[in-house]
Amino acid sequence: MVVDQLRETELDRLFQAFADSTRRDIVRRVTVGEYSVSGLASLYAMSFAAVQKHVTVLERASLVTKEKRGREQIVRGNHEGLQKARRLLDEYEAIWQERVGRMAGILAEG
Amino acid sequence: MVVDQLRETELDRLFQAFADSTRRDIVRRVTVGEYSVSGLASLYAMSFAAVQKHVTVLERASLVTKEKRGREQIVRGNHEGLQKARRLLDEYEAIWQERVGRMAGILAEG
DNA sequence: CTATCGTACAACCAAATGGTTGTAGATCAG
DNA sequence: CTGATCTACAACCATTTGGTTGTACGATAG
Repeated sequence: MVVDQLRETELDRLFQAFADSTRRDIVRRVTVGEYSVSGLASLYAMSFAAVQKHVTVLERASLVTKEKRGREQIVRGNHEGLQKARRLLDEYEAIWQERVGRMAGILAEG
Repeated sequence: MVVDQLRETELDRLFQAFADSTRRDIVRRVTVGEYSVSGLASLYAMSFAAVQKHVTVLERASLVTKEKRGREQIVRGNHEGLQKARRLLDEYEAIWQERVGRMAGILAEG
């Protein structure tokens, strides 16, 4: 099980990335359209550097990709991170439903 | 939109709670069975107080509930938090699919 | 009653987080 | 070429986080 250490820190970064409303907003926006980093920065009441850091966090969580275009860096949504997050929560949901099934089974017996 | 501030910090706490492997493990375990706080603490290589703090984080995120039973505090899974997290990710997925639909539409036109 | 167990909580600490300003390198416009 | 724009990155700062130890208190067992 020691191998899973990789996946665990990956998930740490993923959910950590979601745990900030500015970052969640960035993810929504860059899924719909394309934005440069400064284009994103202009949307929020914080410095360019702060937004840049948020984008880096999202990139390391596979929620976003950056691609250089001229002097701009274009930020786009990356489905991969979202899929991984959803898969984990789906597992948790399955555990819940399993439990619900057991409860029903016990009721049926009794 | 200012009202959403509440929901945003709620989501912050929720995803923050998921952003730690010990806490994710606790959620899994208490969904399947019942554990006292010290019962949980015995599972991890950290102090009782540390686990107690993790449980508090999970409780504030509505991922877990505590119920006093004698001198023990029983920790159980709480579906509410999980549902909220899943609902958010489902919204994001919908935005993706919408985008995919638009792309297909453009291709059909051209 | 007394010891033990389970919990709560405070105080402390190191590291990470979320923000800032400042500097410097590319790229583009004129 | 020059100046403006976009990005990267370092240094710094306050707060939060994840951990520790220590103390106190209610509930239980003997």
